[in-house]
Amino acid sequence: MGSVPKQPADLRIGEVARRLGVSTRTLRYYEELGLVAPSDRSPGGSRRYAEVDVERIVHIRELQQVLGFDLDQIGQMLEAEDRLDVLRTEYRNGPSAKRQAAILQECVDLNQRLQALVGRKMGQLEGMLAELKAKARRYEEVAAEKGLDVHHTAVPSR
Amino acid sequence: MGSVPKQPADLRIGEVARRLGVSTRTLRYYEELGLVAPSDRSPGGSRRYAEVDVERIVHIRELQQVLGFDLDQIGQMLEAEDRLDVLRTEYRNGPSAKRQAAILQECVDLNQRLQALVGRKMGQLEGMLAELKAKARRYEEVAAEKGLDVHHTAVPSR
DNA sequence: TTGCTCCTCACGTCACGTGAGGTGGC
DNA sequence: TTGCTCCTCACGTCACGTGAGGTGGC
Repeated sequence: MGSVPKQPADLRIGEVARRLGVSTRTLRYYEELGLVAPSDRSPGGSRRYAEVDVERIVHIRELQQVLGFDLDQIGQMLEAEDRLDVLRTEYRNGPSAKRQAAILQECVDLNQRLQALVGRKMGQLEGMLAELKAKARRYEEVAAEKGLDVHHTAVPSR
Repeated sequence: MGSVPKQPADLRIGEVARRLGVSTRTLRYYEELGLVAPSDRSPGGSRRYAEVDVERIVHIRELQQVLGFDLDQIGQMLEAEDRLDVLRTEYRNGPSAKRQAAILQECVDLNQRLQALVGRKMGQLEGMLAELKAKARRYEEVAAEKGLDVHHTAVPSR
């Protein structure tokens, strides 16, 4: 009762790496830094990842690649989120209400900072897109002026 | 006649670094790699940047930080764009029409790849924003459930 | 002249890449 | 048993950070 159904931890490191487009070295490095460890190990010592582990790695990658945080900052974010997860499930013997509020506040603040950052990044991308389209128009002009014709491959909308 | 009005190159490296939020080391490193050199030097040997140089650095930073290219790839992109700039201004003794078309085609292709990449990145950011908002709602729930109240600072829209 | 900024090495660091040499598991 | 994948060092690399020691310019 109250126990979460355990996911099987049967994914090997190479499989996870391929799925996420990262190297096995990267996954071992994240583990070395304490960011994600596989949920299990085989008797022989090789890593066995569960889906939750994979999701955590995806999360790390998003924070790193899309938002540009370094691994130290990401570690701190994960810690805050982990503390909240503990808080959410731990009803008896939990921390004091004051401590709970502090943890929750930390997560809310983090969430708001991230939302603001994502908003700024989107603005930057919109600016770049506008620039690129302006350049594309200028390329057309040069082509017309020189009497050259260039081949336009369809630009995929996503 | 036909000469572009020369911009003054009077910005010192520290000033440029402060304006762009990079280190002077970064600017010297980009120069070492051949990505941007200051338009001029003082008699004593210290770097003097012009506005065009600053714009080029901004461009490099966007490609690197927003789109995630490494400096080698960025160097290749800048080369393609530089060749087009030469093509655009060089009317006599210019390359053959065939060569011109090839250069222009290269730039058009690059532009289209970049537009596609920006589109994908924007999609990723939208996904992250949706996730963050979902999380924020769950934080609200936990707060309500635990009878805690958290402080919401206004999230700046940009 | 004083103080700040600039200069060039050059070693350190972060986030991995890339083998070396050996053991594990369907 | 064979082949592929995994393991742990450990050195290399990219994009800078960070002084060391010295010269430049309003």
